[in-house]
Amino acid sequence: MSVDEVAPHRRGRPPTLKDVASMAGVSIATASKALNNRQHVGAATRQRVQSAADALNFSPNALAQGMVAQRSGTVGLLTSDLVGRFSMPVLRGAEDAFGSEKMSVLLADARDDHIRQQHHLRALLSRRVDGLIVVGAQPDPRPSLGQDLGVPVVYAYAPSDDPQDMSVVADDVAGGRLAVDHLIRCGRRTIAHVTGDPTYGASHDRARGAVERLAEEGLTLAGGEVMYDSWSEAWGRGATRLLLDREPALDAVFAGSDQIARGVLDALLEAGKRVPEEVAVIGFDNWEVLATGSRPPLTTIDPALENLGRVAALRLASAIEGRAGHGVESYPCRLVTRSSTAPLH
Amino acid sequence: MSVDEVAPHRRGRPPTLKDVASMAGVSIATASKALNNRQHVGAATRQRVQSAADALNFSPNALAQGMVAQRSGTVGLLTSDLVGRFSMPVLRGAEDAFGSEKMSVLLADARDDHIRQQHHLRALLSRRVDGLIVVGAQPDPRPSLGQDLGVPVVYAYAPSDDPQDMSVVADDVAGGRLAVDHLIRCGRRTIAHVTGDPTYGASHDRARGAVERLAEEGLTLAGGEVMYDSWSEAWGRGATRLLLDREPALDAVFAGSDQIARGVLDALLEAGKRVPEEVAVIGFDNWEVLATGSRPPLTTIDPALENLGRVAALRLASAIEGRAGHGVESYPCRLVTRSSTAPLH
DNA sequence: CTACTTTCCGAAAACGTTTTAGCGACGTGG
DNA sequence: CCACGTCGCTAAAACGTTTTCGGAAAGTAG
Repeated sequence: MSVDEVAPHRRGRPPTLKDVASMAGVSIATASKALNNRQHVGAATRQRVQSAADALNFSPNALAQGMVAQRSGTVGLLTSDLVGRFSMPVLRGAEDAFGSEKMSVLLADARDDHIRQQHHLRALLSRRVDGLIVVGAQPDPRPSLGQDLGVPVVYAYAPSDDPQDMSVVADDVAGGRLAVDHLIRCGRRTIAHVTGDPTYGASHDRARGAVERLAEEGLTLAGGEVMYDSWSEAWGRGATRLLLDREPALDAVFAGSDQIARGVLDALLEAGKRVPEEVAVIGFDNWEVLATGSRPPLTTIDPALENLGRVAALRLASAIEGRAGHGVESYPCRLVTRSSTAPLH
Repeated sequence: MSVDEVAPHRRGRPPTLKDVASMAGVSIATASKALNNRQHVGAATRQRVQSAADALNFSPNALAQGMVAQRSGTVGLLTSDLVGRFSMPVLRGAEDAFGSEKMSVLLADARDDHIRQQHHLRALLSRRVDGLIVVGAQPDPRPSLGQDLGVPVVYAYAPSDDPQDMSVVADDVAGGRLAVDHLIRCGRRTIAHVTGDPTYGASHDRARGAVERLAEEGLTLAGGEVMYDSWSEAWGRGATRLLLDREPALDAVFAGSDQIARGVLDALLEAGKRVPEEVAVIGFDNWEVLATGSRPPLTTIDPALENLGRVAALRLASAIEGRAGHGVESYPCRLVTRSSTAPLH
């Protein structure tokens, strides 16, 4: 095994293709072809290059590859709330749809601050991301970033207000319908809906789905109307007390969020109602820490955010390949059954 | 205003320095110096280049800059749980300590899967990150990534098991001490500690801090011992029922997490105890959705994770500049006072 | 022996930037 | 008029890849 002992490589820096090539006694071009399984390389040579690369623990410089390929193998993830419950699952779904091998995720948290967003946007574009996923903190439409960014953009969870853009969101109407459908299947007939901030479009969508499904049974909302206020446990408690006054026959509550549902449960228990025997409760979001810790554990609607992230990544990948889409795509929610609902004896 | 109308630039691609230069009628080198505020450029020329760059909306290709500077301006964030409550604040703190202008964050979620971690590690190194922040899902020590990665590494929240590495963590002992100190200042003397999984080092650290502070007052734990089990609301409820049997005089509970604290509150209320008048409750984590929604809102110990992220970023920046550190640095927790504790009338 | 493939390999250009070295022009002091 | 700086600018190298093109060597057919 005679080796020429060419200068191994500069101290402190990772080995380059040149190092591999000279160790294997071939040109850089040949080394490149060998490692990328291109043809026009002899089997023996290929093997020698491989060994050299392994010995040096060579890993190609993605920046250099990006230069010549004119794509960085990177997507930007622009989010409005990093601590929020909603961006994380999306992010996670996106991250593994891309498979980590070909694509990495560059994260930027804009915190709902417009100028910070512009800042981050410039930084991401400067890094020549191949595409952008924008995930909002609220399910409501948000201003478009515009079409002239030079890279494709997909909006997740919060759609863009420009129909020209591509957005993927959870189907809130179907989610509301699904919740009430489940309660009806449990034999409930006196169903109230306690939900959050009336300025959220999602509140109304969920309520609409709920009311539609009720109507199909010839029913209307217990309490007479949707109870809007805020996304808090406190409101869940307060609304429930009101309801118990107005509707002594109440046998189910659809809560617009798991937080509200927790409040509803609390107030029901306090009033001596048994859940789910007397009153069934269903939440929305499937926020694990809330839904599994409650007494009893909470049946809830899961907006399948991770799936949303996956789809967003897929759509973005397509757009990067040139097959751009547009419009808002809605994806179904999923019923997660725990113990706060059950058939009426 | 005579312009030469040189070929504007290749369609579809972002403008390059060459485009700016030819628009301003200077060489690439001059354009570079002008935009980077280097000397050896005339004032008028500099102005012309600036205008051209603005007109073209030029932003320098960070990949190319990275090639020549031998640093990518990117750090890798390797986390074990992306949905988890703990990595997010750290991430956020890190993200803004870096100022987004000079440094971007490349995200990788390993999900506690060793081979996935190796995968992501290779991807990050291939992208030539300038450094790595590793944030764990649990506060306990984790295996070191090793010293020979070629880039500096800082471990946050979960320290490395190799003292040669640099780790920044929350001071759990001081946190436990702080919790009990607050209860004592509220005049409580019969204080129990309900906490989670006994296999977590953090459980024991918090308990140790608590017991130490009690000892300074000549007190011991109500119930006789630390009550370990799991990080769940259900355990909080169960433990509280046990406690009320054993210690009718109980006037305070230090819960090892906010989830447990929620369970404690529930059980106390159910037993007819008034909080905080009869029994004070303090949690740990300051997990907003749990702590603010409870009845009453929960006083708790905030491990200041965002600060941890900031410090981690700072330490990493130092290490990148060549001033590497090592060892485990602990940072204090913060008391967040809400309504579940109050002075004994 | 010539002409022609086929097979394997290397030289060189290209990607977009920063930096080094050098080159004219111009002014200044002798 | 000459030596010498200084100033403003440009040419070219370098960073680490991939790819194109051409060339050498060897084999095959005439």
